[in-house]
Amino acid sequence: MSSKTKVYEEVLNQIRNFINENELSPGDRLPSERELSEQLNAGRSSVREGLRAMELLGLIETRRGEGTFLSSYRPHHTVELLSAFILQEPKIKKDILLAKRILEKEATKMAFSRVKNGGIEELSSVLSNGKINEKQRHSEFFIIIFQHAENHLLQKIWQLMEDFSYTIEKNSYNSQFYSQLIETINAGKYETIEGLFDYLYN
Amino acid sequence: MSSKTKVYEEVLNQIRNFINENELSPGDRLPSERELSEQLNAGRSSVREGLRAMELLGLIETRRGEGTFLSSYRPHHTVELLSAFILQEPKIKKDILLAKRILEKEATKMAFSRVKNGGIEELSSVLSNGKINEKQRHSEFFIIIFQHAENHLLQKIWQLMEDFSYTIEKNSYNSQFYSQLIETINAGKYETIEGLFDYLYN
DNA sequence: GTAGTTAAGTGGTCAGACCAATTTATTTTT
DNA sequence: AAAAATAAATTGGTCTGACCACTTAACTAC
Repeated sequence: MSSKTKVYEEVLNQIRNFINENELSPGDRLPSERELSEQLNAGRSSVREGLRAMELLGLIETRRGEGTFLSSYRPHHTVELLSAFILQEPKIKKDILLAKRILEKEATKMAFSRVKNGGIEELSSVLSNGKINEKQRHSEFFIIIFQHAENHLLQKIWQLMEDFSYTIEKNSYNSQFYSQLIETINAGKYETIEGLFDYLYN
Repeated sequence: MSSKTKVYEEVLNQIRNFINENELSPGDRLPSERELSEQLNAGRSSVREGLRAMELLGLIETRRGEGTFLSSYRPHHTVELLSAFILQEPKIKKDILLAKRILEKEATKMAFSRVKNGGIEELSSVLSNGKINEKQRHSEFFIIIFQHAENHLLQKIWQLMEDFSYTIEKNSYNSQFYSQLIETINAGKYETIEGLFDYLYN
């Protein structure tokens, strides 16, 4: 039959289809491993290989005695593992950091016209929060930005890269950057955003 | 002992340690599944659960009859996999198209200073190629752009979205767009790129 | 009705058995 | 001696069956 594709990969596809067709959302239960094994004509061990991979990615959550559940995606599990392997590749690091910056810049521009008054205060409060460190401040700052940008896809991709760079790099950003960015948004100077990212960021 | 951590997670840690201690680099071979099983005091199926997760992440590569090999990490593996799940959310089509445009714009700006003389001709020849349709022309055009931009990660993400939008949407672009973009690059007008994408694209 | 017990279901793990592909060692042929 | 053909060993791929640990639900005893 389908000679090349491994069973566990096919299992992943089938599970995805199952999720799709039954319109499962985070929190819903998947069929048990034994059920899947039977329905997909695969050994339980192969099913588990697929499930374990999904679990490592944070796509599902398993509870012994209860079952396997869809979970909303959290990259953190993946990230710590990956970062340990990824460290030796300088080119990738630069790629990620650059891609991240681009996403942050464009998200800011998208958020620009949609930031309500409350948004500015939200951003400001992050900057003045003394309890969190530099990295956390950066994350929280742009999480707010992305929320206003209203593009879930970009946010997901950014989140992935953010988590990577979080453990990899000692990101020291120019401290003026954030406040100036807020000011720029508040003052309605759209054209200034581009320059801010090019010259002040990092 | 009574650890809650699952065996396959411990396997992942051990393998990582093994890689570090022996200073393995991409291409090197890992011990066989049976060896690992014995050395780590774990069942072979548990070892495989760990290995399969790593494989799915693109950290290793397995060849039947030969063994398991370290591979250089390719983030697009992860992005590809996740996208299959992420892309099922509503409103996602518009998000994809916008994200794609952003990537294309930034790639163009990155490529700007790196385009050699040959590059311009390459791009032009794509436009004058009568054998391909509009969609293909768009793809090939930006593949060249991304090659000059020299950021593999961004290119992979873009490719992914391009593939999706290819089947989903009937992207009709402004025909002037491409030729004007080439002219802008050729004339060295960096600042014009941004505007081109905002006003002429689509 | 409540508390305690039991049974069924589920994930977690292991051991053993084949299969399929590849490499290595051995034998045969030239 | 060199090359080719063959056999054996190794390795990943997969399935089955067996336990264990834990949770839930049904049942029983009070």
